[in-house]
Amino acid sequence: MFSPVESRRLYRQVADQIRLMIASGELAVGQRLPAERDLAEQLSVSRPTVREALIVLEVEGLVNIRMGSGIYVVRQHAANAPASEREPVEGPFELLQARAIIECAIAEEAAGCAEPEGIALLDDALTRMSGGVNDAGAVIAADRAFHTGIAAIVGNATLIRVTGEMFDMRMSPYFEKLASHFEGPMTWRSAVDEHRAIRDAIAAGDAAGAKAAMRVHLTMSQKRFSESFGEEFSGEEERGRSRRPAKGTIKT
Amino acid sequence: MFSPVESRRLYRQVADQIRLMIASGELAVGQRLPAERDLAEQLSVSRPTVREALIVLEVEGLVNIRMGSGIYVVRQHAANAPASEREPVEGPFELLQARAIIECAIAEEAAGCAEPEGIALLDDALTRMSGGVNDAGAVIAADRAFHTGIAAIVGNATLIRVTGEMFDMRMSPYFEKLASHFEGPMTWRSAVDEHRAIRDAIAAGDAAGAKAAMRVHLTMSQKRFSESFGEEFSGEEERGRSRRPAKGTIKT
DNA sequence: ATGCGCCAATTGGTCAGGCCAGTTGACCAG
DNA sequence: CTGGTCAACTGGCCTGACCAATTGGCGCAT
Repeated sequence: MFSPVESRRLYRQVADQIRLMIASGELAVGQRLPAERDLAEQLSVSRPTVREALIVLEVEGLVNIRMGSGIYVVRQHAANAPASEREPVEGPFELLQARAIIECAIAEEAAGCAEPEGIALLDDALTRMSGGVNDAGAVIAADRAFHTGIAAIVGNATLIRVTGEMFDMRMSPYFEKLASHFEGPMTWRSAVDEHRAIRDAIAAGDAAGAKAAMRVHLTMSQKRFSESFGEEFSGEEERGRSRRPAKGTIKT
Repeated sequence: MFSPVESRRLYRQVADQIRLMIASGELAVGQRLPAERDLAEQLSVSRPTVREALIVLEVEGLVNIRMGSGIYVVRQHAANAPASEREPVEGPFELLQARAIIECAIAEEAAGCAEPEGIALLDDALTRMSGGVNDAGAVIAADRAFHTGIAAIVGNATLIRVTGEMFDMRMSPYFEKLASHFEGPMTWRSAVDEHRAIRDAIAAGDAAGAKAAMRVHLTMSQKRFSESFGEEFSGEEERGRSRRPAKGTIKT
């Protein structure tokens, strides 16, 4: 295999270099970068090239360009890379563990401020989920609605967003492949039952119960997944990552 | 009313226009765009401006620029908004509430699996934070390291990422302006003390204590913020900008 | 001494024109 | 028909310049 002579365009190299300096902290958050003209000189490139690189960083949300003032570092980390090439993402087990910890806390909180309208939201998601066990798309959408719905009960947009984002990570290419094997009408029926238990606990204002029910749900979900995972990849270590899958045991 | 004067930077206007043509299907997927020189002429702007606009679209993954060949439409829809334009609708208070719920749970979990190396991570962040109370950038970096460090103790990459992302949201332009007013050596010293309480509880394996300490920390942080928030907006409308005041009232 | 307004240095925004290098397709020799 | 060559086209990058917004300091008036 011959490698396709990578001759990266200059402005990308410059962007990478600056991005690295920001990530490493060499350019602190809030700090002003040297002027475009100075950057061009220091990097031995022309100003247009520097500008193009800076525009890339601006689009990525790393820097803030203010006319007449300067260029400022906004944050260190690209919260979302081009999404297409997003981090080698975390493994499915890590994700489920994280969801267990976070969503248990949210369910607990939601039980403390449940109102009829919020419960109605969950009920709607439940009926949609149990009603369409043969339509994978519909079930997943309803599943998502249920989980974000719990966050909605708390009435906090950030929680809703975070919950949704974590749910959506199951759509990562790697995750997706396996999902088709372990997701089926049977597992979904179990999931609906577990959802209903969560809903009932929240409706009853039972914080501890809601937390426990959510933990059961995500633990079971993890178990269902790991079973088909074992079949699929018996023996192989999860993506060759050094991270021990054992860490995935929930101890909350 | 005077016309909006359209002061947006040119390359952004050009990018928007081309993006629109792609979205509307006027430029089909796979089709080649006119040459940069032609685009410049048709849009009555210079070629560098067209180039900058095209680089924006390339970073967004809408087009593929091939040297010597041309520019091709890759897909119609921007899968994810460019982060900079990402709805920041959530208010600072909502963010702090969400962090309280989530990070309390993480701290609780961390207390259950604390190991010397993890504690060392927190200690390092603490010393860096207390050591540089006069360097805003250093303190914020250390602050971030402390919070993500707790997630690191649990050993879950997803938790680390989520914690970091929530922390970084304080860098939103709206949040930032106020931060400079309520953040100072004094408030930071308080924050360090609260951090230390969290660290001690985790080191002692006291789950309930860690949870409580984290709650205290984020509640106090919210309080400090809300005080200066009141001062700042007591009457003056910041620079005549039509900023919406805090949308999120906290209901914890 | 203090507060206000003006001005100039600095910095990003845009333009014009030019040269180089890679791509592509037509054309021609074998 | 096959292969190679070449010229037109296209993006990549540079130089140098001017415009516009910002900002900090200087000087004037109070």
